Parts: sequence; structure tokens; C-alpha cells
Amino acid sequence: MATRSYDHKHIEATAQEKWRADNLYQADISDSSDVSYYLLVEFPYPSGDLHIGHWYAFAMPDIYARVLRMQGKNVLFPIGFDAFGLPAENAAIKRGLDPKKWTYDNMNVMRAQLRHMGASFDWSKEVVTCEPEYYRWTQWLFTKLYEHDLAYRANASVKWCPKDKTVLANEQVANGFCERCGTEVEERHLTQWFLRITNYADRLLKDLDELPWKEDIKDAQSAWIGKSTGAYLAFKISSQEDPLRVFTTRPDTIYGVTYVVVAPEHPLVKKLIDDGSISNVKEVQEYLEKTARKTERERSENKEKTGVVLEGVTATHPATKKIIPIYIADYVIGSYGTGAVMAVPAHDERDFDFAYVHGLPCVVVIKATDNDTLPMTRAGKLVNSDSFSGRDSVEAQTDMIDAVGGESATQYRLRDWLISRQRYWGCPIPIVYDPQGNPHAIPEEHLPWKLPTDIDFAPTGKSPLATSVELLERTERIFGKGWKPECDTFDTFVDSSWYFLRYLDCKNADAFSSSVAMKKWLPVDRYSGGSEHTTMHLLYARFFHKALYDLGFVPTKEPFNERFNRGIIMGPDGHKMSKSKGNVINPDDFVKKYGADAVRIYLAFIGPYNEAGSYPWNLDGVKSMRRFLERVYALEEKVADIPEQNEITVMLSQTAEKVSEDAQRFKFNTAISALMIALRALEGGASLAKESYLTFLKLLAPFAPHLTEHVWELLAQEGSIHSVSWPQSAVAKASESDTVVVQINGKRRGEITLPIGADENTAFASASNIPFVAEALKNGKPKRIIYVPGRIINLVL
RNA sequence: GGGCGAGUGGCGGAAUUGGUAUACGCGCAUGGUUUAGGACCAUGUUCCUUAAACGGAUUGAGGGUUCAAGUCCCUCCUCGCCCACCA
Repeated sequence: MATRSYDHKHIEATAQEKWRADNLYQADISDSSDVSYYLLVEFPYPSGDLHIGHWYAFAMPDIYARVLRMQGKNVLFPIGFDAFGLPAENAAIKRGLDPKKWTYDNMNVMRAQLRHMGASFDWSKEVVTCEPEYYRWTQWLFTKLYEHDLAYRANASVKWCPKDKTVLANEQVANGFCERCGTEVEERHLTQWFLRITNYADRLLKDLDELPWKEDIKDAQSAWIGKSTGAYLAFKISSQEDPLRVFTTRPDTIYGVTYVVVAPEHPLVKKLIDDGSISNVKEVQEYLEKTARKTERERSENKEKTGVVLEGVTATHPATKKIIPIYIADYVIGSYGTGAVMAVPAHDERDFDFAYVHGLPCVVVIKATDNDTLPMTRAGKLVNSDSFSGRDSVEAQTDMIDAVGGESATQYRLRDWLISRQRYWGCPIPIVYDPQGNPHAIPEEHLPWKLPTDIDFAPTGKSPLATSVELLERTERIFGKGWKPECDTFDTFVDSSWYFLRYLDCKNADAFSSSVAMKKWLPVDRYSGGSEHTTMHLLYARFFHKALYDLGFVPTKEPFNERFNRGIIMGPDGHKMSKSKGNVINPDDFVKKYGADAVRIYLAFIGPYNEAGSYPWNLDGVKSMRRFLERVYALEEKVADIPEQNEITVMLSQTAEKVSEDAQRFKFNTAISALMIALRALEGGASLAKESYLTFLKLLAPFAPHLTEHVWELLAQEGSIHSVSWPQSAVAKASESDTVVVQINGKRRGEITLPIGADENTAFASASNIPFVAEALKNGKPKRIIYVPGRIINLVL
């Protein structure tokens, strides 16, 4: 089992140059045959350095792209850059660099690095979101959404990151902290641009059923959308004409309501203070100030239920007509439902806690058993509910809603998508304001609406675009005196919501993409990316696509067919890689020492790619893969001009089948295991038929593209190994016999070799020859024999 | 607190429909090779008993279904991820 060293640097450079010169990986978009396959990976942000996560993200799908091509598919495997974003701007502030230059320099570095990986991207379709040729269409698509009322401007309570000095979308806040920089977010009331993703909540949820995604990804999205069914119910307020509306998922517990609660932000509170209905104004205002000072996290983390009764006003129970108190309390969320709830302490945990602290009555309306403790949240038989008593709470629900004049309703946890950012390095929002302050979409002939360059970067919390004289002059020149530009830019997730459409026709100056190409190539066959995007990019892109579908711009309801979330590579110590822990793995070091092929194979071998696990980097792992490749290379010296051995041919065809299947499932680890086993079999003989060796090289080619290309040339083969056909996986039997396991009472007691298709009697006779079995059968025949041909014979005594 | 997923050697992991548990690799051990280190090669490596095993045990714990369970069902424990006062 000899190894033979090779000069990986030379081999890699030569192969990469050959592929580039031959345009080997360019997909023919207009190809009319039925073998197209769109393989998509999430395009990177040009941060400047390819880390191990990038290798994992790009080199693994590349293996699949290469397998598919050899299997005759017309594979579109494009790449681009999600090039707008904060780090470029931060570099500008910190180091006085031009964000554009910083970004473009980084892209150049990363293009070279991606090539060194041996990735078979089709660079002719490259998309860069910060280029005017691209963002003009981001702007155009936005204006279409605006025309159809899917984009709007509103004053709302929004999340503000004090460090990045910009607002954030709901999805970009985790536990009250900025998802990007980890700073605690603040609440601000600002006028901002939103997209009506909530209009699509139900379709985003329902259409998940049809998608062949893993259940955990679907579950995460549907939890994020958060559908609740229930009802709006109205409570008459003593001093007011308009009733207070509440949303509840348990209208069946209406008879258990002992008070109502409104969120401190609820408009009713201000109204009641202003019209003098409230007698304890001072106390109420103190509470309002106290909650306003709290951060979102403080409000939700501190489970202690605070609140203040509104003295002087009362509500009327819609069924019993009893007078009940009204509270303000910050456990009620202003932005969900109606911002007000009916409180049922006996059957809701939060109401129970609040009632306990404030000494409020608790009325049980669902019959409890001895095992039940309050609060009891399950459904059951109604009690204390007038004429509804005795009925099942689920069954009676609709009648109860009707009885109190309520209406059935559905609520979603999902909020509209806040897309404006008070930052410079982003796509300008294509809106101008007339002298009265009304927004107007910028007409198509003025697109792209270019990002100005005369900007003061000093972070002030105001949009940097507001410091541009050129932008203001441009606006007035085109639209007239007194007109003002919108100074916010888009959330970068807007840019990335449609980039995969642009790959299909990236140079088109007349349309965002080609409708013919979209019809042929959409939806994307398989999309690989990070699980962190499940409730961000993946949800945004689905919404955007559905909106475009409704406008007749795209031919499919869903953008992506299969979705695979990849895992994470941990440091050698099993912890997440971080500079402070000193466990960061730099792929360049390993590539330099062992070669790109060894790093690729190592990552493929580390664990299953079809599950988003986390895999620690083993410091000896790449070395062992290099050893494997050197054994492959050494085998070349054994190649002789002899006919193929039948046994070897059959073995290789089985390997081909295994590798195809595993690659299809993204289980590259077991595919490599099969290749290792095959290699050992090939190493067995004194010499090896050239054809057999070539077959093996073809199977290995997607995994180790450089070395296999080199050996292909050594053996004087035509063209590139990457454009030949995948070896046939004819199912030929390796031999004429099967190995069958013999069990007694389910315990393995030996094995026998039987001719294929042997019957039970033959199998039993043969099994009886095993000494242990013969001994066991001394006292009589087995009670039962279970014989699974080709696998097992189990004797039950 | 809720939802989802997962627990297999010292480690990463393997095991279509229930049908030889621990493939493949790392690490480790012994030997070889080498001036030495490293690299490389050979053999072994789930655990226990053992000179060796052809003996026994074993897929987080306990129970169940079955001729047969890592795989299916029930109870419990642990870990991970996501959501989290969403009425």
C-alpha cells in the first residue's frame, strides 16, 4: 500500500488554468433539452477572506455539481456577491477607506480564493448586488411592489441598534439584541418603509406543505409565521362610545373573564388620560414612564407581572353584563392582536400570575378533575357558563363567539418586513418626496437611482445620504424645487431576495431577468445554505417570489424546490471557532501543506452534509486524506495493458452506484468511505487494468478534481476528466453465492454460503452442519424457521 | 416555559423497508523502516472473561411489540437548535 507524493501546487494551478481556458463549467441557459439542473448556494458577503465555513459552503455542493455534469445534466452552478452591507461602511468609518474600494478589493481576493478551491462555478453569470446594473432592478422591483401596495411607509415602533445606528427588522433581533453586532436594541418611533409580508402569511405557511424540505426547516418557518385562530371580542368601556376590542384564542372561556388588560402603548390609554376619564392619572403616568424606560428584553425576561388599574373607568362583560376593572400592564404586547386582552385567570398562566399579585377574582369555567391545578389551560366541559354549561368547550366555541357578538379571526406572529436602514452602503430606496412630503416612486427612466459619493460617514444616527449635496441637487433637478430624496437604503436582504433570478440573465439591460429562462430553470432544483437563514433570507425570498408571481413576473409560486441546511465546522476543541478562543482554523494553511483536494475530501468525510450538525476539525484529518490521495496516485504505477478483471469491474460498478446514491443525498462521507474500500480492492492485485483505474478516477474526480485531472493527463487521455461520462452502474452480481447469517433464537451462531436462490430446505440443511447448531438441534427440530433468502435464517427452538 | 432534533467505541461517524451493530477514518498499541525526529509500512483495536476464544455483555435508562429492535411503541434522563409574556 504505497504512497507517492505529488506536487499539489503545480497540479492545482495547471488544472485550474485548463478549466478556465476551456470554459468547462459554463452552463448553456438556452439549452432546450430536458436535462437542466439549477444548483444554488447562498452567495457570500465579500468580507475579504475565505474561512473554513466558506469552504464547507461551496466545495461540498461543488462535488454534487461535478457528479451531475458527468451524469449528463446541464448544470447551472452560479456564484456572485451579496456586496452591500455594514462591514464595508464600518471599514470606511474606521480606516478612512472608500466602502466601494474595500468591497471590490475583497471580491477580487475572494474570486481568486474560490478558484483555488477548485470550485466549478460558472463565473460568466456572476451577480454583484452593489453594481448599478444589478440594483437598478432591485429598485425597479421595489417600485412595482409599491405600485401594488405591497410596500408602504408608516410610523411605527421599531427596533433600533445603537451601535450600528440603524433600525432592524424583527427577524434581525435575537432576544432583544442586534443579531449582527450583539448590542441591546432600543425601541424607537420612526417613519419607515415596510413590505407587506403579512399579506402572504397564510400562503407562506400553507405552501410549505408542498415543499420537499426537511420538517425541521418547515417547522421553524411555520413557528415564525405563528398562526393563531380565535376571535375578536368587544368590551364596552364606561366613558367611551367605541368598545375595546381584544383578540383571544379561547373565546370558550369568556365566562371566566374577571378583568381586561391593555398594553401601555395602546391608544386608548392616551385617550382616557386626555379626556379626563381616569382618576389616578399620576399613578398611571408613572407606570407608563417606567415601562417606556424598559427595554424589550427587560419586559419579557422579567416575568413578574406589574400593572396599574385604571380608576374611574370600567368595562362591561359582554355575556354576564358584570362591571369589571381595566388594567394597563406590560405583559400585554402592544403590537400583537389588538394590543388588549381579556383576562381569564383560571385558564391562562399569565392572567393567573397577574390576578394573584393584584388580588383579582378567579372564575373556573372548564370542569376540573382531581389532578388539575390552576391555571388549567386545556379544553374540556364548560361550567359556570350560563346556557353553555355542560357543553364541550371546543364544540361550543363558535356559538359562544356569536352569543357575545364577536367575530372569528386569525392572527399571525409575523410582522411586516421593515426594510429601511439609516446606512450608506446599501441600495438607495427609489423614492422622492414632493414639497408636501408625499412619497413618489422614481420612474423607470431615472433608474438606477445611484448611490451618491459625496457623503459624510461620521455616524450620527441620521442617514448618511442626507449629507449628500449631489443627491439633493439631482432630486431637485429632475423633479423640481422643494422635492427631497429618501435618504435611507434597503436592508441587504432585499438585494438577496431575487439574486437567483438574475443569474439566469445577468447582463440583461431591459429586464430583471429573462422570462424564457425563468420558465425553463425555475424553481431552483436544490438550494444549499446556512440554517441561520431559515427565518430570514429563506422566508424573505419566498415572500418576494410570491409577490412577483402575483404580479406576473415569475412563473412559479415557490422559488426553491429542495433546501439543504449545512452544518458548522467547530474548532479542534469542539467549540465554535473564535479568535478569542484561539481555535480558528485557517484553510489556507492546510491547502498550502496538503492541497485543495485533501481539504475538500476531509470536509466531505467529516460528517453527513444533509444534516445541519456541528463537526469538530480534526488536526490529523486532512493529513490522512492526503495519504489516501497519495495511494491513489501510487496506483498509477501498477497500471498495465491487461484486460479488466470481471471481479474488479463488478466491484467498481457497485461503487459507482453507491457514490451516485450518496452524492444525490448529500452524504459525501459515505461516498468517500466507498471509494476508500474500492481503492483497497484495487491495490490488491499485482497489476491493474488501465480501464479499471480510469473508472476509479472518474468516481473520485468530483471529490478530488485536481489530482484526477493530472493523472488523466498522465495516462494520455483526451480532454478533461470532468467532461467524460459517469461510469455505468450496471447491477451485476459479484458472485453466484450469498452469505447467509444463521441465528438461533435471534442470536448469531455462524454463517453459511448458499447458491443464489437456495430454498429453505437447502438453507436449513446447510445451517445444521454448523457444530454449534447441530449441538442445539440434538433435542429435536426447531419450532419455527424464518428464512430470508440472501440475508438470514433464524431457527426458533 | 413551548416546539423540533439527537443520544452508537477514546474521537468524527456507518448501518434503504426491523434482518451480521460498531463500516470508513482519526487516535492508540505492538512491530518494521529511519542516524534521530517526523513521515511511511504491517498487524491489532466496542467492552468483559481469556493464553486465545468458537464464551458473555453491549447502541442514554427502564419497560413493551416481534422469530428478530440502534431502527417501531410507552415512561424517564441528558444534550443541541429554534422560539419565547404572541393571549
